[in-house]
Amino acid sequence: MAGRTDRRKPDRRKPSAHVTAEDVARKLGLSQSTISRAFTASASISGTTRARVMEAARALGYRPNVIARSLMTRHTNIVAIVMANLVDPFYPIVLDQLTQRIKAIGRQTLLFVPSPGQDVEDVLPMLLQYQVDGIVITSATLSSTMVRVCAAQRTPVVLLNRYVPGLKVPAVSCDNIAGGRQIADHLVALRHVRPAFVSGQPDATTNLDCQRGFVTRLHELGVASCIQEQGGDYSYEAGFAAARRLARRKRRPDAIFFVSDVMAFGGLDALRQEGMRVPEDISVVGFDDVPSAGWPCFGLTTLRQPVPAMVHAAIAMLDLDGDAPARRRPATRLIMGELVERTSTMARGRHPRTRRDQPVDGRPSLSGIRI
Amino acid sequence: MAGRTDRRKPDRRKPSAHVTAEDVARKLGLSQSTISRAFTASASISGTTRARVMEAARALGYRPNVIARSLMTRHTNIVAIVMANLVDPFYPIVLDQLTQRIKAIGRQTLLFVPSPGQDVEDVLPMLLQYQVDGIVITSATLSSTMVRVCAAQRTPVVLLNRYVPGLKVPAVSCDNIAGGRQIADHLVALRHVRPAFVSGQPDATTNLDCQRGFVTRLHELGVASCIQEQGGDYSYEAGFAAARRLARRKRRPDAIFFVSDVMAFGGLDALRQEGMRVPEDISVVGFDDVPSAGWPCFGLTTLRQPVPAMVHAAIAMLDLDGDAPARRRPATRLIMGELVERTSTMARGRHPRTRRDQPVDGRPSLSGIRI
DNA sequence: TTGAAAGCGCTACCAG
DNA sequence: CTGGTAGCGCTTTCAA
Repeated sequence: MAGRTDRRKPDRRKPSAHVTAEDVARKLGLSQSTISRAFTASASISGTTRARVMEAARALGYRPNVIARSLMTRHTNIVAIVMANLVDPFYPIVLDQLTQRIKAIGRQTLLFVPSPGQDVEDVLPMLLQYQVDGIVITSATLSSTMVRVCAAQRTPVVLLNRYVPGLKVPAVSCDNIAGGRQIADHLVALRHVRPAFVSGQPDATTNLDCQRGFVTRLHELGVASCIQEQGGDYSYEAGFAAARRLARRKRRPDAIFFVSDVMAFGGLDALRQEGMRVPEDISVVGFDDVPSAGWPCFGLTTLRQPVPAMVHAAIAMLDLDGDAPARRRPATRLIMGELVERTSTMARGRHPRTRRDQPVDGRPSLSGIRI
Repeated sequence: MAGRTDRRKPDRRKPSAHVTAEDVARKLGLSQSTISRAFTASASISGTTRARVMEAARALGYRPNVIARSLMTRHTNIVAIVMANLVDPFYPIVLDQLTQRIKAIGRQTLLFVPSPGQDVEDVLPMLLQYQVDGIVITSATLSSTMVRVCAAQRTPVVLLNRYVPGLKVPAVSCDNIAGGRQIADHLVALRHVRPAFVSGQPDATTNLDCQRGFVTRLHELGVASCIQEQGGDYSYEAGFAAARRLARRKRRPDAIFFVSDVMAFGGLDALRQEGMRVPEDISVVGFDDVPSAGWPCFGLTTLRQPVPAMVHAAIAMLDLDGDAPARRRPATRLIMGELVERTSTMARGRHPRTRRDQPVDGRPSLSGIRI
């Protein structure tokens, strides 16, 4: 008997005090069906009966078993979120709002955090097994195969903060091209002539679009060249390293646009360490507008991602309550961001033309910093 | 017919292509039980049969329905996390590690984020309905009533980063008293004589313990007085405001211990704004050691919470695989943190006695900062 | 409005 | 090792 290892396992099957609808029925001399109906809003049952049932249920500590219910109804009231980058402060904010929104539509959140090496695709079958009502995937794409699998299962999926140009998979993202353009406008208005762009993950649409919008708008405005610097990922360290490389060039840029705020934070530190003052010697712009971007120590000018709208749109696209117009459900929805000007950018040249030329409104500059 | 509003609902019952074990059985001329066994690791089934089943399953796109399985086995392989403070960077880190650990033990994560006003207690019944295998509650306490309810359901619960002194509910936390003491030691070793303590939420055990450890150790070391300043919550803004109040006192403190890193960041900015240099004029210490504490712009000396150990211990206390010694499972487990010295603290007085007296090893001081 | 009965898709037990 | 047979606790027709 010592040989059996899984001895305690059967013990784990909670053998205990859970009351079923049957128990309530017995106590009340009703049928089990009636108990069920009492807990179904749309069921036809007399008010008094329902009240009696509810009363008895409370007394007995009865709660419908959602698992059993799901087996019948074929939906779990659970929405799955796939989110990899929990360490970047941008994502917890998205997650927070997503969970709140999901709760608002009466669902629960199943969170899946892929391991570093793990492909998002691999986890979908598992999620599908859980019969989730919908899946929100952040910052990852989807192959046409998986799209088909989800479709077959009738499980709606939506991509958040990324999209797949070719595929018809629903996606919501900030309008990164427009964002890049807005930043180009801002920098050119501030008379910068040697801007640099620091990318994150090289292949992400997010990145590419920001860059495209930024560079093309720069061209349109007559700024021919833009220094392109690879970040590698979206981390503080990557931003730090990229900024240092930029600062050590023979011809330094007079402005840097980092594709994420956290990278910009790293950049800020690196630039100061290299003896450059921000914004006097160089302007710095980020992307996302995480809360800390507004802290005085950063004062980062950045493009605010419209997270509330994005989250709202994403959940809406899941169409969990079946009341969507269906016809005009665009495959991918881009939402405009908003430039937030702070103290990390100021105009070049000696003819002050904008209100950002010097630190104003008591908001001090970051220049003294010598890190 | 226009009167019926829930017309489309039945339509949502995915009427589609999901293959069941029965389908696979039919195709293979086997019994449905055998299909089930093929997917049960511990079941007795021949290797060849299992292989055939797996092959056919793949071909048909069959995956066991975990809902149906859960109905039988009475567990869902889901661990619920209740986490309110997603915006404080400390919690995403905890969440990240929790999910990884939960995945490592073969479970999924159901995330519940209570709304601002919502009581944690209120959500437990819902979680219980979902038949989760266990519940991890971060930064919130539990009433004895709920503890009893969970116990009745045989659903293990563990508190993370908080504990209930009276109750016998399993809890894991950083040893905050010891943490407070370590910081007192550090500050006194650096010859500070007018330390201040800035609290977060006034009633949290976390807080109280830090404070207790800090103040009593200070006393032991001969520092009689410690300025106590209320933060109110754990935010940057709260830290900022508290630090400003402290800086505007007639007799300023020569060191401030903020009960969270984010508060300390706010404090750093406030102090600089008030014209104080850190660490030359005043030392600043935080608590948590979030990643950004190590960034040059903060260089925050702080007490590192042993998150990996805490997470590991918490999940272990859930005892999800039933192989715990059971006898020596302490109701509450405190894990020692570790002081991380950076550039926000330095010794007072003119007799350099410790290596922190002046900025060393090329790590520059933060003094130049004038925010 | 209510009760009886038939499953949802699976696991678990019992024979063989 | 495999096939039959009971359910898990609920929702949902179908009659009454």
